Amino acid sequence: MLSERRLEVLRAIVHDYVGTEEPVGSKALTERHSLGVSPATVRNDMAALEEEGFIAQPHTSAGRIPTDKGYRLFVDKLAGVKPMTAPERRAIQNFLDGAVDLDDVVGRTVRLLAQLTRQVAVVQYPSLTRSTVRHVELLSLAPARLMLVLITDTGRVEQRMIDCPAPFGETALADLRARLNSRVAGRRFADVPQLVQDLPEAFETEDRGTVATVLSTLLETLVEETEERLMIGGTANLTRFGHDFPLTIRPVLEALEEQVVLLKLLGEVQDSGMAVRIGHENAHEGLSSTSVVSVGYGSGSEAVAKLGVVGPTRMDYPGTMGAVRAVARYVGQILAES
Amino acid sequence: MLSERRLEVLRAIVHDYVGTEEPVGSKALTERHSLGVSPATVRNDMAALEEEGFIAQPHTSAGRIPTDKGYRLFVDKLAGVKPMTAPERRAIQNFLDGAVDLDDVVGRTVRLLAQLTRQVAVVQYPSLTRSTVRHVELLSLAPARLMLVLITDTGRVEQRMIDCPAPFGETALADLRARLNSRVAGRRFADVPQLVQDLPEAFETEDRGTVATVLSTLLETLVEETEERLMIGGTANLTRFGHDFPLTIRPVLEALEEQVVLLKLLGEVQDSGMAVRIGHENAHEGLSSTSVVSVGYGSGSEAVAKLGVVGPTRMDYPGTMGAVRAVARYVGQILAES
DNA sequence: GCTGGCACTCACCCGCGTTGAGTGCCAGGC
DNA sequence: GCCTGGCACTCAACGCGGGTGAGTGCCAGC
Repeated sequence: MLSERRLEVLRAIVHDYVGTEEPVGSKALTERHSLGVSPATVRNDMAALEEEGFIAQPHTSAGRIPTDKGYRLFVDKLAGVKPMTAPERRAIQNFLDGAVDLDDVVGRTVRLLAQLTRQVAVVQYPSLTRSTVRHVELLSLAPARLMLVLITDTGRVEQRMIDCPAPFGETALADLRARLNSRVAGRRFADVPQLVQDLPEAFETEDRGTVATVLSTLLETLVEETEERLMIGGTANLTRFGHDFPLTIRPVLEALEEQVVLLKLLGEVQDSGMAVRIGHENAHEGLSSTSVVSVGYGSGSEAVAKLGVVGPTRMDYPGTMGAVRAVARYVGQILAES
Repeated sequence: MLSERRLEVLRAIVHDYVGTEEPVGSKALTERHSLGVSPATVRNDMAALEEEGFIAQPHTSAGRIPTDKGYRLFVDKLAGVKPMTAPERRAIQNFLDGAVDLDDVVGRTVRLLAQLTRQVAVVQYPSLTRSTVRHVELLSLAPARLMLVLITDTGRVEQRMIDCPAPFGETALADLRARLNSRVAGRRFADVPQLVQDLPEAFETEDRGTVATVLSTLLETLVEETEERLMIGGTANLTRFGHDFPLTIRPVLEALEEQVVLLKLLGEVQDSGMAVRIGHENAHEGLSSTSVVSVGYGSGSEAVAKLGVVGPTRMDYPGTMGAVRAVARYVGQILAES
């Protein structure tokens, strides 16, 4: 096991490297941190840390930089989450409070996260799977053409066109609308299928085909929209990434454009806790020199979606985690209020 | 005025520079293009072109590169629009045909444009200003709380919460809904204000407050949503921008995140024609080394929104213009069909 | 187990001469 | 009058070589 001091040395290395972006050597370390020992001793500790794979040298006779494994240890054991200061918290709240609708909430959240962490921010729209139905509306656009509008408690609206197998009267439509809403309003999406299962039976034979079509469109919408939308921002922060640009930045930009990849990234978060994926821990190859800090957020006690940031493995973990957690908390509040 | 041959020299310079990204000299020019004259003559022509400000040298004793003014002349006089090949056109159509809803259409268009031009693509959602109302729906969520849903002929849906000044009965609601729709359905957004102006008068005194609130919310939505949404993609292509990365790419990424800036960029397009803004012609400072090629598209003969690409001033103008025009045409078709 | 000392390594910087693409100018030819 | 070949000049880019300094590993001594 590593002695207390060696852990302290690792912490110091991570701290300095994150600040300077340059390999840190034994002498500089002892000068900036009062470790109480000489550079020679630190050198021995470094050799041990390197042996265990927590740090590495870019080339002989250079300082050390933390490895992914080193960052992992740092995040797990050595660093806490740095809470936001009171003024910062007020600023967050003020900024988010001005939002007028769901798009605006998500948009502001992305900008806020990007600004606070100076990294790339990713925010998932509140999920349909976990939310409840606020209202289902059916509109008749033409004799055999309906529009289905679905409104969720998170303020999201989805619409679908429906071509009916047979003309559908206004009376039947009003009836269907009323029955649908009385069954599903306020219920969770996951529960909807069985709640509407026997609905066609209540209608005349000639209308059953249309009712069934409407229901299957509704259920389809639930499934399809489980692939969530998301918003990203702060990509300009990628330019502060490192020195060897094109090679580093390109795969990251590419990965960021693939929704699927991003959703997977966020998706690995546990329900409540915060997740930090460091370097190669990310499945996607292009993100092997980035870390992802993500967390769930929601209007109630349960998470309805996730948000997070993507940055270089060399990032300020405590600060980033603090910002991500704080933003998630306030977004949750905003959603609960509206 | 510039002689025919000098224009030919400029065309050759633009062509070669776009291909190689390196300043082009007199000797190389005569070798690659059969101009029928010697390098010395070309040098004289180059001196003249430089005198007029169409080309410049990065430093003494280097080749020439086109200036913004040079590109402008090239685009206006020397280059046509390169039409897509038949297989390309088929590919475009196939790719766009698979779209299931509006978001999907826009998303596919962005990806397609980015891929075809290998540049950053920007697509504006079909505008509300020019579209017509398909349907307005009012839902009662609570005794004094309504939801307004607006559906456009381009398939876009906007919703707003409304807190009523007084409780509003179901009968009055149905009445308002019917009257609203009979007046505005199928009409252009711009015409809506005067069409609903006298609507409160048809209601009982105690309901007029609510009706007025609903109407003002509706009109507000029209105005607010004139700031359109847009989607961008292909930012990874920025990495092929040039050599001196961070400085070039950063302001571009920043500009791309500001919707307002982008909308202005696209906004300057004339209704039907294609617009090319080169380098400093773009008002935004960060985009002074980029060119924007944009064009309007729409479901009918009229443009309802714009799309375009942002790339380095050193871009293949004929090819880019061809791709942009072709994509706009097919998107218009798709929208018209749905 | 910590420390100071010492030899060694190696990226980085700076100065220097070479190379070669490119230019401007000029005198001569069509 | 315009084009051409020739010539001297410029200057970024490249490669080379030595000096510098931060950093390392090892070892003997406290």
